[in-house]
Amino acid sequence: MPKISLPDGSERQYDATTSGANIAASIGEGLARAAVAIRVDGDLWDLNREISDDAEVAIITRDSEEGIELLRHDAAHVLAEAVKELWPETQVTIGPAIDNGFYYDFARKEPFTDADLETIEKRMQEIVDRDEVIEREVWERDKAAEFFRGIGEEYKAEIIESIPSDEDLTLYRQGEFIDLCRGPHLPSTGKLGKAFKLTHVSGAYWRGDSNNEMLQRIYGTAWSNDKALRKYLHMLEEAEKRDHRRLGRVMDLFHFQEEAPGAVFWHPNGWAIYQSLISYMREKNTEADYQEVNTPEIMAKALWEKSGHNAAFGDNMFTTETVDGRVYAVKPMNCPGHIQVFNQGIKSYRDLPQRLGEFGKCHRYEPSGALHGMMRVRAFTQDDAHIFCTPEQISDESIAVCNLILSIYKDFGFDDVRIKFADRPEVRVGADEVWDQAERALLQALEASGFEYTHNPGEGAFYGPKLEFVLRDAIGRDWQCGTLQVDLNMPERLGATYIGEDGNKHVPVMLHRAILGSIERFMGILIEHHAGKLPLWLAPQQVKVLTITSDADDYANEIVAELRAAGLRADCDTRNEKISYKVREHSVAKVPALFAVGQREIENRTVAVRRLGSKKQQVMPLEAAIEALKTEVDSRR
RNA sequence: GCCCACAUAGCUCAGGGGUAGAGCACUUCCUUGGUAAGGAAGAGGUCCCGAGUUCAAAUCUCGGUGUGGGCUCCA
Repeated sequence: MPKISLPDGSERQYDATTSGANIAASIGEGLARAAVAIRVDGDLWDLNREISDDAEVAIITRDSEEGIELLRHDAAHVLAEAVKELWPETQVTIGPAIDNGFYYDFARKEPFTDADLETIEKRMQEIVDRDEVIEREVWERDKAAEFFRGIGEEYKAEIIESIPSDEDLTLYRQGEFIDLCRGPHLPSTGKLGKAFKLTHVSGAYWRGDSNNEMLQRIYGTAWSNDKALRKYLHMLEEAEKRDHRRLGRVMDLFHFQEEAPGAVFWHPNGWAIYQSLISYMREKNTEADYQEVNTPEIMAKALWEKSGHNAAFGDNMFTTETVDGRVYAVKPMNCPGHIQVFNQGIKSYRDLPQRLGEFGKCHRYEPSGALHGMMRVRAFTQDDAHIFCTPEQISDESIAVCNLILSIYKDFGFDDVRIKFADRPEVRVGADEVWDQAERALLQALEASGFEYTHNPGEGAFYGPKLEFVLRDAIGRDWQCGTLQVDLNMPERLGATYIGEDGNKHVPVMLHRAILGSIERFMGILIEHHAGKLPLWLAPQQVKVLTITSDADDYANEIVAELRAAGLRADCDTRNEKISYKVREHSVAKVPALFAVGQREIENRTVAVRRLGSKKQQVMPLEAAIEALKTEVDSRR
């Protein structure tokens, strides 16, 4: 005779054992329809699982976050059932719900084709129409393992055998298909509905290990209703439109070509943005008391052996051998170079902290499959800096770096920034005591700063723990850009010392920091964040002066000269084309400000200003229009 | 690096064992037009590279390179 307490505080008494389905039905028909599972004393249960004791119960509906996750998980099972029906020799492995959808990994010799995806999707819909009952069964581990091995499901058997032998486990059966699963699941396949779509196939390593065999992963998206599905598909289309690789072409910013995979060919427009970013960062660095240096891109390999880079990731370094047999490496980082600068002359504790910054071009031989437009390249520019300081200065310097990073992100329109603390990785240099010390120092600084953070275990740099600054863009994607690392290893390896107050030599602490990370990547993020509509101060072409008739050519040239004198990047378009044609063309190219000039503007010495994204224009006196733009650029809005 | 797919005009793409196609862009001409595509004509290609099969390969096969979607990686 269970007494059921509901989230609204009400209680219901049931005569015999009951179930989530009963409870939902007793509350209302609509709820019964929308219910997909229940939460019983904190655990998720199937709707039809018997409740025999008093419990706190909450109904999970298909529109709730947990409900949708459940639908996605069920979609994965229906996908596996469909594949097994179509190609029984295929082995199933795992299939979880993920953001926006689900996937399932299969082991099968023949690759799945796009046509197969359509066939599978149709079969999935049939399975939904069949409305098969989904039943939960409790099995002993060994029996379950034996069962799956018996039906040729080696991968399933392997997963089950990795579960402790004294633990019972649950299997879920729907139609002819049975799968290992913790659950919960829908009561029947019909409840899934048809707001799902298979999207693509890809490879994935068994158990995520690149030493293992490659499985075939089928991805899909699933939602609680058709409207949500359509909305998501539309969002994907929109995201594609803001792809920096497409916009890079439309805006004529850069290109890549086969001869230089992962290296950018900058066009004048793209280089203008690059230069704007550099000069902005230069200004910020100067304000924060950094000094700019520049160090060689190619240095003897021996130096990289000494620094530990060669051992830790020599595979990712470009090397070169000269005719006289000397081996050099192209720098993958700037730190060893900065230590060489620090090492010149004798440093006193009075010289610390010394903050050396460099816009250093680094090369890393990234795996070919990792390259992705400007987001992941082999040749990139870091806005790098190294702070040489005493142990006592770590905290203040770290806090200053955090504040600097956050203020800069704000200037670029990124307000949603997360900080992660990443500690020692498996492959590393230096003694554990040194790591203890470095991790403690960084964590203390982080605590002192008062910023919220999360822990990212084992993700530190090979020479020290780090803070990762992750920003969220306009369409909700996260990008790790900035980093702050405490390094108690490399200065010693490369012989950096200073004379302390006690007259003895000491090894300085080195803080590594980058704010934008890589200029290339940051620009890619900016382009996608703004969908190409960069703020005026970053736009490569800030103003286009468009003539309406050729009578206005002289006036247009005069305006361009004045705009340029005011420090704005401006050009004119005096082509023999209609004004609407010119407006369209420059709007497509994302020029933020268009000045149209014709007879009326000549007579009144005005311009008709049209801003990107607006359909209206405003006629203004020329000088006022220039002044307004100048103010906007200066304020970096 | 691994799995799958793709590579044809500047761009987006269609086609396909036997003279290479469209739209946009480009050039020239007409048009001087008031805010997202005015009209006409023209030019433009080693169909990614290499080998093989074939009387004949852009097309089929194999190898390579690059790109895309993922996986692994991202110090």
